[in-house]
Amino acid sequence: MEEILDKLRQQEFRITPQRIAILQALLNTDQHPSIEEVYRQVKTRFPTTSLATVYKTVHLLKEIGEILEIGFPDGRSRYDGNKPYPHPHLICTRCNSILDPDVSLLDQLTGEVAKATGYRITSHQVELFGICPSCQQQ
Amino acid sequence: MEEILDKLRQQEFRITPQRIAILQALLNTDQHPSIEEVYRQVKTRFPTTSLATVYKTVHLLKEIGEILEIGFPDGRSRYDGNKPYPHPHLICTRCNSILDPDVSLLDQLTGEVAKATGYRITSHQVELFGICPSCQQQ
DNA sequence: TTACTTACTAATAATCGTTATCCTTAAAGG
DNA sequence: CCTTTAAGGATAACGATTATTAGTAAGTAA
Repeated sequence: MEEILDKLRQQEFRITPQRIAILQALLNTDQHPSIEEVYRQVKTRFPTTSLATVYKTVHLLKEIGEILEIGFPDGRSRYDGNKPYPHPHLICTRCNSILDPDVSLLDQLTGEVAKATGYRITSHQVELFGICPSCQQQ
Repeated sequence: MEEILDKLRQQEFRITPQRIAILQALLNTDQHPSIEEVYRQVKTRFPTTSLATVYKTVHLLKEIGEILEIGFPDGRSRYDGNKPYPHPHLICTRCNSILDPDVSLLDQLTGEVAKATGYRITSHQVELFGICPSCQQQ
């Protein structure tokens, strides 16, 4: 948290209560909140906060590489402030919960593709969909 | 092509010139066209075609499982009528070309995750981003 | 062929998530 | 404090998609 604030200061961005609140909403959860969810959370402490501010701040945090944007099938993006680098997600299509599984084979997989195609692979988006154990029981 | 038309007939959907043209636009290419690209192509033969018709038909074809929707980072979806099942894509971030690489490790990867988490994995979306050999030279 | 039923098309309005605009407010540095 | 200027709030605008509606044509049976 403090590191991110320093990074903002270094690049001459201002530290505002709204930005701190948005950052907290993104950092103090292991969920992957949407813009709307961040907005609702921030509004509990700053009721006059504008949705536009949330959009602008989240975009800024993404620009400086401190949060990761996750493209969701339903169109609206979700965000991860705790692991701001590309990593696989496991999404339950019933309850919409998101898990960050360990995937040891991923590096081998990208290596395999790079070798076969000659591409220089710079990033990835790996989303696995399924039913979580809890939803399977119901 | 004829199989897909039969499938439509069986489910009591009607075969119209517009639907045939949209299907052709999706099948007669190894690219992964967007709605807009399908629309432009269809309009060359049926100039009065409505964009809404393209949306509805593409959605219908997706519903019956005959084309695959690819969620793109920029928001707009692209479609694949030749491999209508989930498969990895390799996307050049410079020229936006899309390749369908062979990824032998994918089944192992999903198996690894299923075993570790208890999820029943039903689908996936694996997009690798990089620079293609041709763009690397420039 | 003809007529009938009803799904489909075209045109356009409406919606949704996101971005831009513009004026006001307040963070940062002297 | 005081000044400068980035940031916030409210809302209009935007682009992609979806819904609406009235007219048209695909399928089917006489």
